[in-house]
Amino acid sequence: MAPQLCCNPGMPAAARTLPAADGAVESAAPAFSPLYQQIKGLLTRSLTLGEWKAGEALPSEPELAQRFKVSQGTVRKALDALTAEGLLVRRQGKGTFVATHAEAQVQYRFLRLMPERGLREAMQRRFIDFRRLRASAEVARALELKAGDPVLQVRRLLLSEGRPVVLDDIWLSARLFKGLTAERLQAYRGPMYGLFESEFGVQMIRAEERIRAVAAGADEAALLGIGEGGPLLQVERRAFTYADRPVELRLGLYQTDAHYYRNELS
Amino acid sequence: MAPQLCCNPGMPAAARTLPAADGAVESAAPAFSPLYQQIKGLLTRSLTLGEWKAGEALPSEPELAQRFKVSQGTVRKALDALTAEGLLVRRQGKGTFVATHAEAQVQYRFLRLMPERGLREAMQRRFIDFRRLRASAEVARALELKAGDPVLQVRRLLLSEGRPVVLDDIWLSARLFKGLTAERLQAYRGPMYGLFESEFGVQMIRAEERIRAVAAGADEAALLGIGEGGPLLQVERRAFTYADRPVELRLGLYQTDAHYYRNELS
DNA sequence: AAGTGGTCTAGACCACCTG
DNA sequence: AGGTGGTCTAGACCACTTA
Repeated sequence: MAPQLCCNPGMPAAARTLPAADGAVESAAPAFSPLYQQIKGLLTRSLTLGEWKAGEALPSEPELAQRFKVSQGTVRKALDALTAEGLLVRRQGKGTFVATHAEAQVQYRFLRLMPERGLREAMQRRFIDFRRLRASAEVARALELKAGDPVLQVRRLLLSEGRPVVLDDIWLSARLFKGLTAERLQAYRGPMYGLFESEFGVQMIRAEERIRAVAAGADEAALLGIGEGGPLLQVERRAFTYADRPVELRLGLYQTDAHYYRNELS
Repeated sequence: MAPQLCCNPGMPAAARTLPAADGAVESAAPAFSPLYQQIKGLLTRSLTLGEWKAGEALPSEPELAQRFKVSQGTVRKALDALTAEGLLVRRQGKGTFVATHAEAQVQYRFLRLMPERGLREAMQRRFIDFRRLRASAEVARALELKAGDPVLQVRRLLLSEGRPVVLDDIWLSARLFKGLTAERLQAYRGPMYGLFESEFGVQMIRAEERIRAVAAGADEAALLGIGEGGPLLQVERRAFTYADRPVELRLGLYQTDAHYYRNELS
C-alpha cells in the first residue's frame, strides 16, 4: 500500500495527490487538480474499464469515500459532476447508477426530432442495407481509424405512421462491433444505442452534430417518398464513448414536413 | 420583522420557510422546497426586478448568507445552480456577476452557426426593414400577447465575407421595447441581445429552437443570393427572459453551403 | 430497521484579485 | 492585507426505498 502522505483538511490541492491504487499505474487523474476532479477521473476510468456496466449501481457514497480515502462530501461532488454530464443517474434511497440508453425514461436521449403535432411517438425501423467495407479517408478520420480499416455500414429508415421520415447511414468500427450482423440489428427491440451497450459494452456518452439543409438526390428522394431536389435536413453526427473516443459516424436525412428538430439554447 | 421560526441544522425542508422580506409579498419561492431552492427563487426575483443589472456584481456569499439567514454553503449551492443555468458568472477573487450578452467571452451565446472551414468570424449586419405593426394570431401566441397588440418587426441580413448567410425576421413586443428604432439598431455595435439588456433591461436567458429544411421562396432566394427553391435551414426561435416569459420570436433562414449549425448532445 | 442519496451547517484553509 | 470565490472536512438530520 502506498503511504498516505497527507490528508489534513484544507491541504493545498497541488500538494495532495491520491495514493496509487494497489499496483495500478496512475494515469487517469492529472495531478495538481482538486481532489474531487481526481476522484472524477478515477471513477471515469473505472467506467471505461467496465467495472460497473450500463444500468448497474455504483458503490454507495460512504464506500467510495473509504476506498478513495476522502470525505463523503468530496465523493459526492465528483458524483454530482458526472451526473450533470449525463454519465450517472442518482436515485434517492436506491443508489447511483450508470446511465443507460435502454431505459424508458431516457430512451432516445439523442433523438431531437419531434412531430409537428402531438407527443413524441415510437418510430418503426426498416433496415435497408448492411455491409462490411473498408473505411474511406473521410470515415477513417471521423472514427480515428486508418483508411482501409474494416468498418460496418448500416442504412435504415425510420417511419412515423407508415411514412418514411429519417434515412440514416451509419458507420461503425468493425473491430469494436465484432459480430454485429443485420439479423441482430433486426432482432433487437429498442434503440440501437441500447444494443451497443448491452451487447458490445460500448456506451454512447455524448455526440456532436452538424446540421445543414440539402436538396434530395434521386435515391434519397425515392426512399423518403418526396420529390427529387426537395429540401432535407442533413444531420451529421459523431458519437463518442468514454475518453472522448469517437465510435460512430452517422449521416441522417430528415424529412421536416411533419417533424422538426428541437433544440434548447442556454 | 417576521419572527424567525426555526433555523436549526437539519430542520426538515418542509418545516423551514424563509422569513418574508420586510413587507414584501412572498410569492416567488414555493414553500415546501429545499432552502437553497427558495434562495434561488429569491435571487431570481431580485434579478427580475433589476436589483442587479447585466454585468454587475452580486453581494458576496457571506453578505447574502447574512441577508437570507442561512449558511454560506446554502447560498453557494443556490449561486452554483444559477451559474449552471447560465444566469450568473463566477470569477474567483472578484465576485459573482449577472451574465451578459455584451462580453467578448460569451458573445453570441446563442449563435450556433459555424463556418465550414476556419474559426467563427464576426458577421456583418445589414438591416433591410423595420416596421411597427399589429400582432398576428401566430405572433401573439408566441409572445403571449393579444392578437392586435403592437409589435416591432425587424428584417436583417448577416453576411460573411460579403456574402449573405442568414436572413432573420424578428418580432418583439412594442410595449417592452418602447423607443426602439431602426437608427438605434444600426448604431449599436455588438450583438442585438447586448442592446436589449443595456437599453431596455431585458435579459435573454434561454431560447427554444425548431429547425426545419425548407425551399427558398423568390424573395428569400434573391436576398440570400441563391436559386429559387434551393434548400435553406429554417430556424424558428423563441427567446425567454426571467420567469420563462417569451420576449422574442425569430424566424431565421440559414444558407448552409459554407456554414453549418453546430449542436452538442449529452 | 437499515441503507441510500439529499440538505444544511460550521469551520478551516487555499487560490486569486485588488489595493 | 483583506476581500472574493473554491476546496475539503465532519457531523447532523431528512426523505426515500427495501426488507
